[in-house]
Amino acid sequence: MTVTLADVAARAQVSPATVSRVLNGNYPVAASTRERVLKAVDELDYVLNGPASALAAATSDLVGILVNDIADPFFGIMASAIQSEIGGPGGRAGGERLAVVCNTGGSPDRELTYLTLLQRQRAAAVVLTGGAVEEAPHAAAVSAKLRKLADAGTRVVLCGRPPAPDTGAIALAFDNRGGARQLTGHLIGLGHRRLGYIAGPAERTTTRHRLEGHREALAAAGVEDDPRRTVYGHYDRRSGYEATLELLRRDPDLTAVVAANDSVALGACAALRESGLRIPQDVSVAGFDDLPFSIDAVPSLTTVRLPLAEAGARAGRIAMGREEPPPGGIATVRGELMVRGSSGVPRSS
Amino acid sequence: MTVTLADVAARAQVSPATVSRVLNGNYPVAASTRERVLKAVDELDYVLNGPASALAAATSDLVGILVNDIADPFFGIMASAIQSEIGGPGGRAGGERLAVVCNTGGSPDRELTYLTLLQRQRAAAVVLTGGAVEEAPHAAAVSAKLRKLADAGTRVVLCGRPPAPDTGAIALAFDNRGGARQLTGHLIGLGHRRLGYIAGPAERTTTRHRLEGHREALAAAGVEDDPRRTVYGHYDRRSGYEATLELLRRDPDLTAVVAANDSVALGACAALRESGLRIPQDVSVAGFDDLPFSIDAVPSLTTVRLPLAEAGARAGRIAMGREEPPPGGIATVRGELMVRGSSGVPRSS
DNA sequence: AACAGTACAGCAAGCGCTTTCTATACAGAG
DNA sequence: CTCTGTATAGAAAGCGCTTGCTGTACTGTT
Repeated sequence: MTVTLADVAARAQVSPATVSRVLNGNYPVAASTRERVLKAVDELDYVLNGPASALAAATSDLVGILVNDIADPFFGIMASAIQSEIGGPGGRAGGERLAVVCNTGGSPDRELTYLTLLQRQRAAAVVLTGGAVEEAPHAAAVSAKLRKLADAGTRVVLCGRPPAPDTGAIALAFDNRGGARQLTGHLIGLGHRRLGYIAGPAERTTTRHRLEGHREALAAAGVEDDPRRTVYGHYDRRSGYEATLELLRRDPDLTAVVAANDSVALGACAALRESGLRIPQDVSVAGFDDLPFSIDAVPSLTTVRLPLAEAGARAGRIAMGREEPPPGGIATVRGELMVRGSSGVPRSS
Repeated sequence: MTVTLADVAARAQVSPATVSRVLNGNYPVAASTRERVLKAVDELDYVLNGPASALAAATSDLVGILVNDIADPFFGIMASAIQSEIGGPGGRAGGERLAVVCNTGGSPDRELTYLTLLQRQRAAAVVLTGGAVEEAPHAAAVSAKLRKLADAGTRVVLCGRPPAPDTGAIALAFDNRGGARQLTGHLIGLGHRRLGYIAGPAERTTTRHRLEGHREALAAAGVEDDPRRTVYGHYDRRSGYEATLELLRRDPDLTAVVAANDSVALGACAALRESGLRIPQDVSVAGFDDLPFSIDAVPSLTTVRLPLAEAGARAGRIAMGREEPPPGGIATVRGELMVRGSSGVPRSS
């Protein structure tokens, strides 16, 4: 039924070993022989059996990419960039590798399960994107898993995620804290003193770092940090909408809303508009990430641009061993403050 | 170094066969034995070798998902929905399968290459999303590939893509033509007679169908279809921006711009605004797809909502054999016209 | 008490490929 | 003309798992 290496060998009048060598191109084969083999491959429409190769060679051409939510462009952009570098068809590399994108939904359990599945597939590399969950038992379990993967020869890269010490994983961390500091600093510089903050889920590193940066900026300017001005939610539009309503309820005189990310900021904008508040005349809004749609918001969103595609591409290259890992295995990727129409001076109070 | 089935067997004092059976749970094993095996597995931290299983059992737990661009939410949403149904961790199904997401970038060559790669991995199923390329040689090559995959037992599902006759592939096609007809019909009903159309790449089925629907609506209303009012581009914001400028150049009195999709529409909005035109007072704008950000545009976008998540989920279930394929292997998924703020009556001319 | 039936467990033969080691052939060196 | 070196091809031993078939020990029947 299915044609195997042996069939090709028979047709080309050579041994299976030779066919294998022609296909893998890592052993001298006479040009005439190679041609004969290739012809047979073509005629029989032969397709290598991946699992068999992987078993025999003890390697696989699968690369795992873990994301929280592939429907979110934040992850989509990184995944796309990683993919383009791991040398799938059209990629730079010779070897063609397949990207296994795993949607963890932010659940630590699923993250772990996917890691095991990838380990089972003997993945060549694994890239973890997005913030980590900061619950001790899970962090430890993930670290142990990463360590094991690394020991088994799988290259592990963290993209936009803080370093995991002693795991052998390379980390490309986003400077969330610094970005947030700049962003809130910008608002304070404009004159804002009553800023609401919409944070992400409490247990995420990303959430904590951005919030810390925000608070650092407040502290640096001597602005009181009323805990009632911070609301936790999720990284989605809906959260932004609801949290903004809540913030407004708590303090109707808010002059600015700083959101955990751009989607949240968009939700905030919607809530403000529906409350009859103008942006930025009545309330300024700021996001984070600078996703493509942020510039199309009206007014366009002041935010912190994270070089998602660049970081993803770099992570991909490192995962493929095509780029030197940063010294110490850790690099910080900075964001850039993008001042746009959604932030302005506060209304005179 | 790496622990194998045999190691586990030795430690549990059973044969490798028994360990395999415990792990696969498809053969009666005494409870006490099972427990002993599981304990050994745990103690040795054993992880099954995927390629070896796949080879021996001649099946794999990989599912391929082909998308044009995973960074685009249009595909991200479908991919996410498919994924959630193919029974990865947390999914409904027992077997845990990995989704291989392949970014074709819209290139037929890469599509073909990826299909071969998936065939090589003996993927359990393959879901192709997005419009197909309509170039005869490629369409034939893809069809042949799909046929071969299906013959080899891989379930093939087309999601948001027209049927591929005689390939054994199940198709869930979007009613792009009907949606476009409704959309343009809505604009005509509002009184528009000078509508610009920004199409996608000419060779895509999606592009053609949407354009045909648009023209059908024009014809039905007896509105002249000036070919100069159609500009081709890509499915991205930038294309929308440039095409709109071009349309305006060709006919400054345009009262409406119909875009190939929402991203294009956003670009169109930006171009109109920069040209000093108000939406919808001066020019109405319409998109397609109803991606999440469309509602946050100002004014929010009139568009055709495509049930991306639902279609993806269904495709996923069919791919897993968990849902009956539609009769004839073909189903049409309709869109829903969403009338929002970006469309209004034309300025009196 | 002998027999069929049932429930487990093990043996061993692959699954289709890679790769080490070995064999052969010929070219040039001495 | 023999000897060594180089280039290329083949033989065969696995890689780690699954599964059909073959036991073996019971349980329950008549």
